[in-house]
Amino acid sequence: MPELVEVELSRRLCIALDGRRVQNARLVDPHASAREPAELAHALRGATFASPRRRGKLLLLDTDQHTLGLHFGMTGRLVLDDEWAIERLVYSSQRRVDHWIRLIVELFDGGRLEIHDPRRLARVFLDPDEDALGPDAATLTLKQFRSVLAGRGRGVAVKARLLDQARVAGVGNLIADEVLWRAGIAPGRLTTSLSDDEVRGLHRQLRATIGILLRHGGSHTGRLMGSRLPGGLCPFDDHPLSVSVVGGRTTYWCPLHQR
DNA sequence: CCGGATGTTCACCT
DNA sequence: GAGGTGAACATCCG
Repeated sequence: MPELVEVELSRRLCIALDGRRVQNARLVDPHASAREPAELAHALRGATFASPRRRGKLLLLDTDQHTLGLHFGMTGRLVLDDEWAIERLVYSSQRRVDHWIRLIVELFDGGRLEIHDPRRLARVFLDPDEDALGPDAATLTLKQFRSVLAGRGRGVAVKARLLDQARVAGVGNLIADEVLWRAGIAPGRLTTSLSDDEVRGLHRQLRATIGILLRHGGSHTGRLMGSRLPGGLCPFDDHPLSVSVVGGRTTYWCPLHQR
């Protein structure tokens, strides 16, 4: 589950983990972690979970011993006690297939935490380096946002900067397009070219959009989402959307109202 | 069959 | 050194 919104929904589900104790941790797919399965199991056995945290797209499950870091890649999903953190994940599969389970954490009370991931892009960390990530996009202040955009030289495409997890954590491709669309800013605009009003507007839309997507239940619930296909029209003014690559990702935007 | 996909990383250019 | 590009990862889906 890709972006901040899905990870936050997963975090909320994991509040139910608080106070529960690990019986065993099975890294079913060793490929999912740089750690050895035995090392992971040893670090987690007997540990008691505390309140779950999140930074950007990284879910942080603290225990009284180590912190279990979960990153879901593009298609990973969290399942706790047979409850799926998110019901629908675009670009992933809705099916449940046993061999897509990459990690199983069994609890003494009979519950279990699982990571399901068809594409094997999800990653499991032990005591991850949280500070490699920028401040979380959901709680980013205007002051922090200004420094996210700040930079020397010519500047970079504003969308590329929004996607730079080391500068601001949590914004993925869908959220980036949705926010820029709502803010009326073209994705390729250089960071150095943004006026103060535009910076303020973009910051406001970033915070507001994340709140809306959270309430609606996912990154795919934005107003632009339905038009992200060839021939799509801007839901705002019905102008044909442009499709380009910005920051290495497919980008849908309205050349009429995004300037 | 082919191309593309809510992500990250790395090699290789400019 | 900063940015950009493309490939790789592995698999599903239209």
